[in-house]
Amino acid sequence: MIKNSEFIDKLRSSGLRPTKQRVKICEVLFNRDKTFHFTIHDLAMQISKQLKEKISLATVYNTVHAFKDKGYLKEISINSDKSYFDTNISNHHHFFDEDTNELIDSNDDVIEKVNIKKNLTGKKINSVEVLVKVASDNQNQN
Amino acid sequence: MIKNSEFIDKLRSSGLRPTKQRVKICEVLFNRDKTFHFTIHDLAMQISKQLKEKISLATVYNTVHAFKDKGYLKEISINSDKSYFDTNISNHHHFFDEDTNELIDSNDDVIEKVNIKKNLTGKKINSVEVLVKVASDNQNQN
DNA sequence: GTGTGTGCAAAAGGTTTGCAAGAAA
DNA sequence: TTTCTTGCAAACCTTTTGCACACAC
Repeated sequence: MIKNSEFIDKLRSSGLRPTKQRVKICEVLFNRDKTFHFTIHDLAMQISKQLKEKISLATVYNTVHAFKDKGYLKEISINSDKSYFDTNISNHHHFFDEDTNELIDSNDDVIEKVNIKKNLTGKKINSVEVLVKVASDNQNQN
Repeated sequence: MIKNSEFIDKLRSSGLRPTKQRVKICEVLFNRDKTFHFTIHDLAMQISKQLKEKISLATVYNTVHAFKDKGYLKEISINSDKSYFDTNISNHHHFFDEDTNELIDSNDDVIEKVNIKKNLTGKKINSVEVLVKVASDNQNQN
């Protein structure tokens, strides 16, 4: 259980004012045992459930993007329906279960490190993402 | 240069009526030397440029999705801004240039085959996608 | 007090849908 | 003539923006 004072310090140290809303969003996002994969909509729902208090959607968007820019969250490309975010900011890959729309973290034990032999000239690699899409064995997929 | 009669056969054989619009979209998509990466918006623009004739946006959406379902196109996950499609339906990976928003095909010579050591139980792997995001070396990235 | 952040509603951008008219079988 | 397809506009959903008010410093 992380204390709110820690969130406040963290926010302040990265130049974000520790507002009530931002601290609450920290609580929802980071007071967890497991990695949290979410869409903005998911997060807004969790907030209103856990906190019985509404934070404006615009603020949730602002905050999530601020957290992403500061490196507290990672954005994941799955499809173009919505943006998915991940509280696990370490280098890792994902399984995406197309039956349940569930995103599952993976690590080097399961998906081997990807070897990029050649890069485009004059460019630096910002990220390497592996996404493994899976579905039930006995079901049609498109 | 692929003949229109081939497109007509292809469409018919997959249960799609070879309408004027679908054949024209085939021409724009598949009469190319190189793989074509596009968004629906790109495609609509190309159509109106190449054909001097407008096909309704709804029809372009319908057709692209029909072609994807039939396996003539692949959808690529880059970000949630828009959907990207690829006329290269073989197994391959991508570089995404964040400076230019350009998508570049890659192959096993450049990005090594990814080894998935363990899969989720009861699931089959539908796809393995590697996306390498790059940007200029001398530029800020978020 | 000054500057930043919040909240609301409105706008924007991409995508889907409903339905009448048109084309293919 | 029956069924599928098109085209238009409206609807939809996620995300962004403008602006007045509130809060952090």
